[in-house]
Amino acid sequence: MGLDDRKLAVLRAIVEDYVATQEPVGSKTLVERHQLGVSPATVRNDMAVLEEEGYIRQPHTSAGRVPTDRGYRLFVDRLSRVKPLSPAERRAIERFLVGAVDLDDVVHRTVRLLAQLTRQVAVVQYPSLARSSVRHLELVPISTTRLMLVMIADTGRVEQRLVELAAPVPADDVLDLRRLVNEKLVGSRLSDTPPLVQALVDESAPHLRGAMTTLSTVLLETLVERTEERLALAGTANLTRGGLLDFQGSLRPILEALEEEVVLLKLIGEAEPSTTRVLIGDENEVDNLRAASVVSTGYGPGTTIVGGLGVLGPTRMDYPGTIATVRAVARYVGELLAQN
Amino acid sequence: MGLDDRKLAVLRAIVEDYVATQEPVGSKTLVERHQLGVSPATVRNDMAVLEEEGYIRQPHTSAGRVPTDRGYRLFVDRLSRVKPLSPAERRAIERFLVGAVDLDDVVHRTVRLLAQLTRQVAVVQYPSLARSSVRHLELVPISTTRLMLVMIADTGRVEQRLVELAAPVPADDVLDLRRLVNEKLVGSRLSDTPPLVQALVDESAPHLRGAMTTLSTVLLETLVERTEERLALAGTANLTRGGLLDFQGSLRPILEALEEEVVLLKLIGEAEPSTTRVLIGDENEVDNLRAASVVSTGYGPGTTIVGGLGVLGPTRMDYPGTIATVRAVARYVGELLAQN
DNA sequence: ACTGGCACTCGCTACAGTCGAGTGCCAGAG
DNA sequence: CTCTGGCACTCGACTGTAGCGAGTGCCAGT
Repeated sequence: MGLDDRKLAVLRAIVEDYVATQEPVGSKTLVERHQLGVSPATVRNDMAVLEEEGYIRQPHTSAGRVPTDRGYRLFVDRLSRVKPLSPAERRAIERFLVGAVDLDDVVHRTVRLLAQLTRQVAVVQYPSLARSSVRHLELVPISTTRLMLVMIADTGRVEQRLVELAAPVPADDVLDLRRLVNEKLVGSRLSDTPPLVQALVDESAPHLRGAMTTLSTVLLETLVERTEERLALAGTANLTRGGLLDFQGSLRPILEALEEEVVLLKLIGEAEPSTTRVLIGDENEVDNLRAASVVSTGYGPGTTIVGGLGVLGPTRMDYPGTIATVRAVARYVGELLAQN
Repeated sequence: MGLDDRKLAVLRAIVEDYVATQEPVGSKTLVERHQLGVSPATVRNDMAVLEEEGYIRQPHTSAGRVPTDRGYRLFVDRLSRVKPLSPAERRAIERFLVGAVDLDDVVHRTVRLLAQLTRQVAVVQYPSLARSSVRHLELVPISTTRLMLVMIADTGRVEQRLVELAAPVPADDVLDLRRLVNEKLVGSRLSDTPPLVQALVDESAPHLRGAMTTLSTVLLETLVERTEERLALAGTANLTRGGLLDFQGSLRPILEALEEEVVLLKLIGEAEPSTTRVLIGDENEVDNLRAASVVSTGYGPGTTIVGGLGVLGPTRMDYPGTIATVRAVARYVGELLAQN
């Protein structure tokens, strides 16, 4: 029941043709377009086997074949050749990313770039707080009982949070608090901070104890528990590409899923180092995205991963090209971050 | 050629019916559903006049009537009665907005709330920098030649920017710089800062002059020129409501327009105090949004306006309800901001 | 000024017929 | 055993026709 080389070649041809033309592909057109060296009838037999094995299917009895999710999977795993980026794309990437002034700027440029290059919906996760470490903490007095806590992470992310104090705290004490939290926390990974924060409270002088306790609560909430991961999105208009044929006619579920940040983070954020993950149709746990595929990877300075990025499109997508682009963009962004 | 009361009543009935049913409305159904006190034939005559005047039109010869943009305009201006919010809506608003912890949080909650209540696409502009004043400026040394400039505005917005110095600056000097910019700039409107920033450079001690010059450039860029207005978006999935009938079958242009922040800011951000602006279809200058309507208003603590918010939907929308909701949400957000 | 009546328009649906791409199968050749 | 050419068959897409019905415009009458 194994698939010989020719059957695999047929599957590859079907996937490539279908992705290109968006139409079910028949045996005759297939032999015309690719040099398979055999007759349509032979191809038909191969197709029958491929269909039996669940790699392709017929939309209707008298129509051509269309790859199934399983077919795409096989294609991605074993049949697709890596498509090198065109020089034009390389140039586009570089041009797009130089001149970024700011982490926000980097993320926005990246997501737009990805959307533009892949002509799909792009998602970029901001560098994860959990994977960052503290570069600096700042306490800015807003009023006598209010402080603005600003945290700057080594990834360039800046988070702020209002701290509502129970009692007024004199300016000098604020300076002390500031010095203390910085001494203790700077340089440590955010995920490692909870014990440190606790120690801070325990060790602080009595007159600071109250303020420090409130502060520590906010610190823990902001930096650890509600470690709110942010992300940027672009290219939703690309969903309408290919008419309404993709996504079985309704963008509804897709758009809904795209608004659920949690869902997206799950898709994009679970990246393993240097792996590109491809989720095809059904493999996706999210019901709303059963008709979509996601190509994602991690990025970060050097070999560490601080966040994920990727694209989402119809299962009928150009996997080799998309994978290449996603990887390339992730690499460039990593380099950019490393420069900071 | 004036429209007497009955003709206006007919127009109102047409708009209300069409908005509710989404189908062209004919003379017979109209008299059945509304108590107009006249026969269908009479209504037909009135309709003919309304059509001649451009308030309604027939999709095809033998179909019912549909309001034109002009018809909606008249309806909004003169015919619609303000629809009071339901208690449920009131409660939803309050429940949604309490517990916001952060400006980001407020904006996100607001935009989701608006999308949910109006069942349309919601847009909320972050408090405009140009309309804010400086509450505090912070300089955080990142390396010997790099500073992170953090600005906190009175609206709660926090902006940061990397400052790349030409030469290393000792820690003491950073403190001096920090003190100087705060003394000079805190409390002033961002739009008024340019001369102040210039003065800062002129007045600074020689050994600070170089650093201050670079700093001032970044300040001007960040706070004035590239006064990057941000916004939040939600409810794009609502565009698919009403099948593909709205927006003449293609979401493409709408989605494209929604990705152009500049475009949205133009729509939402030009709010006059306490006015609710309604742009219907063609009245919109953006080509991509010719099939859409926008209801927007300004918000801010007290009577000042610091930003805009609104919703975007098909021209066939429930204007009275939408207007009421948009207004109510804006008012609540204003109150929330005033508490800070 | 309003109404009832009437002829007319035209989109929608259903139905029948044709076309053609594509299939499965089979017998024969290599 | 594998491949090929041939052939009958299927079935969706498209076309044309016909009937239906909602809705209109107009006109004559009250």
